[in-house]
Amino acid sequence: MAKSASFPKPDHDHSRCSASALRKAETICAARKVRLTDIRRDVLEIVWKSHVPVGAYDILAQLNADGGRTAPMAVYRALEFLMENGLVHRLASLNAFIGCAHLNAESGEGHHAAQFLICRACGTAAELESAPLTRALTQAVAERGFTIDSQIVEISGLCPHCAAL
Amino acid sequence: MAKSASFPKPDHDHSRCSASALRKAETICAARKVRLTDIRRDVLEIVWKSHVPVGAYDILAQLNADGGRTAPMAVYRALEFLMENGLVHRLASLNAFIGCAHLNAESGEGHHAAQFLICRACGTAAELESAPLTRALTQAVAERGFTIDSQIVEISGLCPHCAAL
DNA sequence: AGCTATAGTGTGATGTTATAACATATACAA
DNA sequence: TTGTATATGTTATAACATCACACTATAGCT
Repeated sequence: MAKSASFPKPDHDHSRCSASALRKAETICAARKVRLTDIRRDVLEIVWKSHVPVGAYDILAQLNADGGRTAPMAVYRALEFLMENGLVHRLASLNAFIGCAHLNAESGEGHHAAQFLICRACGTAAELESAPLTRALTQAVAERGFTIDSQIVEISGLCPHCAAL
Repeated sequence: MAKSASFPKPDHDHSRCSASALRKAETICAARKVRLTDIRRDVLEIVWKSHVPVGAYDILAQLNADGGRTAPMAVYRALEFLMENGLVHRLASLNAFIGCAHLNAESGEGHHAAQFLICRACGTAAELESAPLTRALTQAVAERGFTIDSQIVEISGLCPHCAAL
């Protein structure tokens, strides 16, 4: 079992996060028999350049930094694919996207419920996986006779590192 | 104490909801010494026409239904005012707005934390006020050394009435 | 009443995010 | 190789939101 990840440290070796995520993505796509094409991989790499959520048009600009002519549609299609396959999440409060931190090559599941902490100072977003929170949420909803399809939980504030400054 | 409101019934007498909300809004604005101007009241009325969240440009269209020339900016300004004063909420997952169901004329507070249930079938959104959920959330966040500014909780699914069909 | 500071609104342009619709290309299996 | 499903290219447009600056109304003061 992965223990609950702590908030990403400002000085961690991010190349490892990124490389690991890309590797797992390959594995997952192979297992699911879906194609991680060039454009999809490029978008995924850009998303994984940091733990700060990135907008679709930022991704687009990075793709086109060399003078390319990729259109918005291509980016949105790639993001849709990546979300379907649980490789990225969309943050509704920011209209931005972030790599999924809970990649699990074994599990056949695609997108999973996620909760996020978003630092207003450094912009970093961390995926939260709190069983008690999920339980409380599930229960509160069930009590009202409501059936869950999907959930959005996005908490904005100060991360431990920025708070310490 | 208000007990937890149930999901709005499809056949309830909505004119009462609406009228009550408008009355409370008057009271709250008077208490806070802020001005519920014509345009702000008009927007609030439109928002309260139902329990289905409404987009800014829908509001605009309704304002201009008689041939008016109100601009988007005016609507966004009114919505900003109404949100600051806790009279409406914004649903990030829908880019839409809904009247606040927890108006409390006594409390001097403005916007408060809210959680929403959104029915994918009828579109109705209900404000949830679950103490256990809030506790679980606060605790999960605190454990990670994160300080909350604001939170978004939006749960999409089927409401009891639509599920029964 | 007249003055003034502040709050509110009008207006036009523009920025940002996302999708529709249809054409073309590529991968893979039969 | 030929058919089919998947993926991408391309153009236009929809949907959501804000900036900047001018003008107006209101409340509080003298």
